[in-house]
Amino acid sequence: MAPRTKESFEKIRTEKKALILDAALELFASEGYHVTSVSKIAQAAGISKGLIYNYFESKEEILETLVFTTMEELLDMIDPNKDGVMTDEEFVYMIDMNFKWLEANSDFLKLYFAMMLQPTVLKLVEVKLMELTIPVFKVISNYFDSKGCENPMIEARYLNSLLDGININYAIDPTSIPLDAMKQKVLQQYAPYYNSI
Amino acid sequence: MAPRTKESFEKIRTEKKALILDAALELFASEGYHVTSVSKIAQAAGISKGLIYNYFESKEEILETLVFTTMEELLDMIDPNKDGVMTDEEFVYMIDMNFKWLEANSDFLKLYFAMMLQPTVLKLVEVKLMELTIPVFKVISNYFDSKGCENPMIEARYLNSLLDGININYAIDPTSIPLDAMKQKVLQQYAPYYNSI
Amino acid sequence: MAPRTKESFEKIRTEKKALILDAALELFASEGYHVTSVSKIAQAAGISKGLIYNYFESKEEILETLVFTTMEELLDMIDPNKDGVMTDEEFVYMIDMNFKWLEANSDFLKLYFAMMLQPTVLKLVEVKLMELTIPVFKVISNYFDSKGCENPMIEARYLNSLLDGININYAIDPTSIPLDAMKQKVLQQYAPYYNSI
Amino acid sequence: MAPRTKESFEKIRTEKKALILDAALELFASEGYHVTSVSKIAQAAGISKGLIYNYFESKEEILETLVFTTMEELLDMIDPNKDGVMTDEEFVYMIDMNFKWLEANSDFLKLYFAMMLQPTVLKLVEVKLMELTIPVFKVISNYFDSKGCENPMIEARYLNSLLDGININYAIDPTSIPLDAMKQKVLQQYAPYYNSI
DNA sequence: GATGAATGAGTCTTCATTCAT
DNA sequence: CATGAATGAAGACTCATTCAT
Repeated sequence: MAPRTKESFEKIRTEKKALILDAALELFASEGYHVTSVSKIAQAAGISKGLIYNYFESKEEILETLVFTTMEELLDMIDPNKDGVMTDEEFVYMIDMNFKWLEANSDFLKLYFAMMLQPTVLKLVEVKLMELTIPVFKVISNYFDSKGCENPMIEARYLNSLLDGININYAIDPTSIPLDAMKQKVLQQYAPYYNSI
Repeated sequence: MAPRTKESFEKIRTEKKALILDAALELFASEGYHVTSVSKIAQAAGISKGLIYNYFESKEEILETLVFTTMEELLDMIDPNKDGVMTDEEFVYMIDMNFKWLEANSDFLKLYFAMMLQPTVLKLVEVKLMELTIPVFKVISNYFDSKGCENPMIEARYLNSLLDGININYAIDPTSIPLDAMKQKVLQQYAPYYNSI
Repeated sequence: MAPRTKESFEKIRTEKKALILDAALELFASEGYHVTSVSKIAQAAGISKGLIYNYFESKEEILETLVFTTMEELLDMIDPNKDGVMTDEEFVYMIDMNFKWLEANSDFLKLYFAMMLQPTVLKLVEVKLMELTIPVFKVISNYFDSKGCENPMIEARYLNSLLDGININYAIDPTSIPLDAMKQKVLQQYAPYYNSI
Repeated sequence: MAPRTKESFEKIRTEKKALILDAALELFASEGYHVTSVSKIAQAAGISKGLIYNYFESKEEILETLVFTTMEELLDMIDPNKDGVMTDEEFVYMIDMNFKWLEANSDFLKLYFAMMLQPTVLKLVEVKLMELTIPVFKVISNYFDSKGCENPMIEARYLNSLLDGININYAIDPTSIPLDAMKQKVLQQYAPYYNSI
């Protein structure tokens, strides 16, 4: 019989890789990275343990792939046109997106915060995450600056903390916190800025 | 490392037990619960591995003791006289204490958030923590209610999220966030309440 | 690497089979049989892993084929006309050939000695090798006997050990031992025999 | 009860370590390093798998310990007073010892040659072995030099090869080669040197 | 109380081999 | 013929826990 085509193999790889990543994210988020064994991931993905290593070098590579892929996707949201400048619309959009994204990706957020809290475990991941985060603060801080805010970096940190706090509480227990009400309060609190004082 | 001294758990009569708890907290916070082996704790505490099991049933019991002991200490801070009522002074004191405590106990906070994020791992701990937390929200919510706030529970959640966000960012990287400036901003944001609108 | 070219196993009809054997020999010799994975062989041979199993039943069969093919080739050298009798010319020729062959096949020698040293691993191979070796000793021993040597079998073992010693040292590190000088010394040591005392 | 004394623990460690090394040497020699699993070593030593790691960092460390310990012991034999000079008595003694040692340590020799043949596998070990070997050649070469030998290094290599050849054949199959006869032949061959030509 | 040797279940990872295409 | 995805058994190593002393 004719061997499978290159594309056929490629398709299998892409699909199976996604399968593994999905299973891994759910398990990492709910049970924790260290408690999740590769066997469990394989089982959840409905494949054999060995096959995992056909797609990833190691358990850690699964984690890295998971984190970096999602982070980049996430950063696109903050500064869509990547010009380092944030308009009023983009500011409101960012807050809006934070809440939209939160609902769809609470699994990822759990994993993200868990990782940030234990840097020793995953040094490499942490460093790269820091690098990805810095420009975000820049953009937001620039925005506050342009609005005449006295201490824009502090304001950016404050907003970031507020959102992180809401996010983490939602990640911990989605039923504990009413997202819509929270969003309204955040928008209202920052209205003076985007309504151009 | 946090300025928690070797006398932290002095209320725990046995000196050895305090030694173990101190060592465990530092390691759990910096490396993570699962990555920290009992041997490492013993080594850090300057005792033998076997001795740990004279004082604790298991590694998990160390964690539980750590968490519950500290949580109770913490809750005392929120509502000192346990009357379920919060005065303006107590409200400002609570915010003040949050920051004071944060500086001294970032190790514990790391551990606390890490645990809350992965409930499956430590079901028992989580349930008890929830129980401890509920009354706090009640007290704060009551306070906002007494001030004529329309949706006091939402306001309590919002404040809690804000503080959690600051706390977690500080726990992750103490250099990234200026505590004093943050405290000023929080107090200023809630001034309308405790200055009796 | 040894100067064995890709055409080494040309007597093996299938070209692919020769490709596999060449790759396997080089890898087995340099890395060791157990450390060499079938994937690595396939990669070195420029074919797919699965295809190897079209030509060989197992990894072990590759090794066996490698060894037996080469050993037979080698034995032809010792007693070319297979009459069990060795002339003075054939004796000198044998020593000469040992050195010639050594230079071209140090890869094989590494593998050969490695296998002889760990009989349990490859019982089957060992037995067959022994069978192949015995007649060689006979022929050489007969030669010494015909020269009036008192203890011809001892003499044969001695010569064999000497050559093995040179061979193995060359196989281990070709730069460590000057083959020409060694050959001269061997020939000189045995000159009394072939110069008919 | 009083805890065991320091000496008591020390004794246990020494004994158990020797137990493991003995079991490992026998298995490494007969089956090969890679084929010998840590479980098998533990089983042969009559202890649990895990305990092995209480005494050695890794399987490789067992091998290294085995090799270096024995090699140093061995080198003492060559140049007992470590003055780099070899007398006639020491020369004869060295040959004598080679054969004595051979009988008692054929297991080690198997392992030694097997390792030398596959340098890639155990780079570290190989390098150190080379270092240990060089001075030996120096001493022997000096000896031949002092005897007026034209090319002492060649002579040293030749003798070394001869002994290696005998050793390896004995290691492969002790019944195949009569040690006494071999020793007599070696001594006789080199008699002109130590009988002061 | 105190020590650390000892256990064994569990973890990540590798690899010979099979098989659908 | 050829390919490489897929499997599963096996291997090195870790670690919570037990226990003799």
